Amino acid sequence: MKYHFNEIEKKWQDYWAKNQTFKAENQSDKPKYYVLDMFPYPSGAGLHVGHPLGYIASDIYARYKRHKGFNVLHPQGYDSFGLPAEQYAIQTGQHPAITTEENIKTYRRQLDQIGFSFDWSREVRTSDPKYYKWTQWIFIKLFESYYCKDSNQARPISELITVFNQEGNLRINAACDEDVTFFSAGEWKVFSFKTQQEILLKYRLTYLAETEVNWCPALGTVLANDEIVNGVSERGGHPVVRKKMTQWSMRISAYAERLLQGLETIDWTDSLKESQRNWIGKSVGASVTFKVKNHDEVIDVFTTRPDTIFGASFMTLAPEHELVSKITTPEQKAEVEAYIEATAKRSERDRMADVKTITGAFTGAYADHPFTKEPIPIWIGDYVLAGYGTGAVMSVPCGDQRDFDFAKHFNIPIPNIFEGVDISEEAFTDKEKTIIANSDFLNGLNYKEATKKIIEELEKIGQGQGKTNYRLRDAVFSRQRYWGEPFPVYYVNGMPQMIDEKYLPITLPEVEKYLPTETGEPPLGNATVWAWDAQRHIVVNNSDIDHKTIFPLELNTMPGWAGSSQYFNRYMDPHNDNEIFSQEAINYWQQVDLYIGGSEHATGHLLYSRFWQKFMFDLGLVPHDEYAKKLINQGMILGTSAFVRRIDSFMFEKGKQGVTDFHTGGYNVETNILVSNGLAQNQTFLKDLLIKIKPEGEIALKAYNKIISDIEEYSISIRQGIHADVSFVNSSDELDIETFKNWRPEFKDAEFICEEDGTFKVKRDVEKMSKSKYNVVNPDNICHDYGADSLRLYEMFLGPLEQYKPWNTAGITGVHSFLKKLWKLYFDDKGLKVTDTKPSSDSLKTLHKTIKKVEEDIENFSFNTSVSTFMIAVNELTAQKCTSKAILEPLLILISPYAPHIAEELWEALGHNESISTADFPVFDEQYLVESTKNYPISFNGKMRFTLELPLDLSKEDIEKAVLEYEKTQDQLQGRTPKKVIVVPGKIVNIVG
RNA sequence: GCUGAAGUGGUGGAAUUGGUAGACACGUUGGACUUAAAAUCCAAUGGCCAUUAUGGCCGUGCGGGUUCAAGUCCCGCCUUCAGUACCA
Repeated sequence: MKYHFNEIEKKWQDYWAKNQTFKAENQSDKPKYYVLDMFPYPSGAGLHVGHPLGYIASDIYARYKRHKGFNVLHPQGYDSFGLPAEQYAIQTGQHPAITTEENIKTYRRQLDQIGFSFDWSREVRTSDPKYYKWTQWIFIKLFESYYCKDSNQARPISELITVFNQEGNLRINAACDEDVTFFSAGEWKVFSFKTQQEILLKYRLTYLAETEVNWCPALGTVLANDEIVNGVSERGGHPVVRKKMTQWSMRISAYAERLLQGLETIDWTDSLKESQRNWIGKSVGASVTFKVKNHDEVIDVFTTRPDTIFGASFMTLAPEHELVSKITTPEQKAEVEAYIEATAKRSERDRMADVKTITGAFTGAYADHPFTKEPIPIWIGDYVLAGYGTGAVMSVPCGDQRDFDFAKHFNIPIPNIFEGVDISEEAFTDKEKTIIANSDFLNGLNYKEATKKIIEELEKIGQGQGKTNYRLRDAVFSRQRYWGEPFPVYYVNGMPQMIDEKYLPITLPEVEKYLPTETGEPPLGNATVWAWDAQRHIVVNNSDIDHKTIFPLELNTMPGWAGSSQYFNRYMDPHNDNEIFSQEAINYWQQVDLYIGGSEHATGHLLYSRFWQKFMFDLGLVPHDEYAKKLINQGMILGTSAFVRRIDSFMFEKGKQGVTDFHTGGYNVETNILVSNGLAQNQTFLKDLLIKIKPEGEIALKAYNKIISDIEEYSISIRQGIHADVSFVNSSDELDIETFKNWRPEFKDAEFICEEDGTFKVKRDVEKMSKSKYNVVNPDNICHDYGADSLRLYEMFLGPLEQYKPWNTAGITGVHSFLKKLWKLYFDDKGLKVTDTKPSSDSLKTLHKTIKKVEEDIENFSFNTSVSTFMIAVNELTAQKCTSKAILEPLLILISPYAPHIAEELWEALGHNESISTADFPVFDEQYLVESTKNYPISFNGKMRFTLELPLDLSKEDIEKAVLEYEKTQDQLQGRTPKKVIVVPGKIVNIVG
């Protein structure tokens, strides 16, 4: 019998589906274990071989835990709201729901063929109204809560209202907007309803506020900070500008400290925790109030070095700071305004790219130093960011390099307040070595003492206090998109009202067009049925709006991370229409035991979901305020792109770095000449070509003339080239020119310059796997050619799980032939070979060695090495001609998490009626590994000289004696007399000469 | 700049607490089988030297150190990758 993997895999996938083999129950005598994957966004491109890496790892672990006697929850679903489906809808008019449904079908087929042990009965989709009902529900709960800093938790907003009625907000210690002003109970009571609502919004955990947001004109929507990379949008790379807009926000900043503290309690990777710590950006220091001379205004600053306050020789405000226009003197007005205008023109990106140039302007105003009462000039400068702290700093040039550079540039005095330190060249920033001088009552104190003292003094005069600042900003929660969760919100007199949770979900309305309206409203502005009847509690036609009983509904939708912030809990009870999940379910499953997913979500999903979990914990809905005990980041599988080198530019370089005649440059040429990669690296060839091709344009011609006059001195290169589909290239990097021409007709008449042997070679490079780079390897093909078990084994074999690694299909033959060898251990031409014969001690040793190693490997998530262990085991058992069922049966259980299909098939062949997944993991027994004698490697002065086989039960003294005896007879010590024999029982014997 | 991870054959990568470095696989070379190819099987494969076998020397980014013994521990560098960045 032969190993027909395609038939076998189909058979068992059908069997698992039909018998619901992996359905998890919410109660069991067994201990529970929850293995979670980050659910995928179902894109139109389908899966490539990189996607399932994490799913294979989690599947191995889930299957292993089942063998180990756990009741395992291993669900899967889809993060099915998102921009690509919407953009496709804009182009084609196809409803995103239809596209999404189709994509999900493809994903499901592709996932199924890899043989995952998901419990599909618990599938969730974020775009399903039955699911997003609960996303909306949490939103309402957030709206109805504020953050109490005294009890350090979210509390109902009704408690806040009670206090306002009793005593106003003077003593309230809650997370709120900075512009909240104090009021008494009496004042509160006479406020209009609208004013009261406006005040409450400043406390709610989700609130509507006019904030400066990141607006992306190309995408037509706002973006959260984590959706922006290097000043452009993460998706599409479009420019982002700052804009003031009224938006929903989440008061995640209230949870900053708990999000930071919680990291200590969870087993996530250090690098990921570090990313989150940086993102939260806690800094401890003080806020100091400076009075502006001849004005009523004050400037608050935040500093981490209040101890250096006597070194403050100027202040710097961000150009956007609101006080700038108020305090600028008439003489300085022109200069300041010109500067503000100049900085406003610079985009975020320019500002980031150019951090060296020092710019600024003097406002003409002065502040009072709180202690010396000296006048301190107030400057503006764009090195101070409006978005961090208060947008103002006290500048201490001797203690901060940026202040130092600024002071040097504008000739501002740099007083030295450090003892025994030279600050003529650069600022002194070492806190630990700081001894304060020239600072009145701080003289002689170190950093810690001085900080403590100065804060006390600041508090005495009422001009400052200790303060902790966080970089973490509140997260903007509105998106001007169609394909997302609608808000359960309608507006009365412009004030947001929540729809009662009884009437959820508020489902997404149909629209004609998925683009924003002509007046710039979000796409939901196109909906005709999108108004709230507050009496009948239904969504009705917009034209009925009367602002008395029928009101407009919110037009924004929620961002992508809304749906993914609570899905892990919903899996516990996914079909519950009455509650987000039952207490019974959450108390049984508790939290995720193992979460596997990519590290790219470090400051997005993985932070927001922790925030929601903490909020739900405060509401008493969940038993833990961290939802995932352990998290592993799988690395990415990269593709190997193929580049056809085209002559489209010449880059040239002369001399070496550090040498004065270093000269480098380049210019573009428009040609349709494609050259084989070997030639593209051949200097003689490139130089000949360069001489032949004269560029157009004055500057390029100048460069051309310069280098041909001295061409031998230059090294020439050309750009990477254009992507070719990797399927047009064979294993020796040779391009099939005809196929390539048919694929890209613009190269039909191109000149292809081949190598001497007539071949045309491409350049290879490792990149992220992507459709646009034509380097995608489709798992469908791999499953067809080698089978899902080969794919699973190979993805694990490729290298450590966390690591980034390139895919190379060629290597898959190794694991594939392992499976064939495994099959041959059970079957030959005549049929089943397995018998009930007594196993040999060699085979028992092989088996138990394998059990031990595989168990350790899985527990440590080093799946790559256990694949090697299997290969060794099968090779050894084949060599031992092992046919014993007592060996071959447990072996299958070991392999089953990795290669479940072949394991099921062979398990059935051994006469089992039940799925192998119900079998217990074999128990390791040390007795089979114990030997009667052991080889003691013996080293002499550290060098291994010989080995001595001795019985195991010898004492240390016996071994020493034996070694000395042996040494006498063998003359291994080359005539020297040993001084000392070192014996480490069971390990190694050393002889010191 | 800061933070984190890493550096081992032609390649992906193994190596428990410091204990015979290079497991396993790919690739390459040679051989068997075959009309041939595929498939399969066998052998060799870190470098250098030696060979009649046994052998010898060097080798885990670089330079030191600790140790009977270092890929592993310590000190000082270099390089690469990732994240982050005028954060006061």
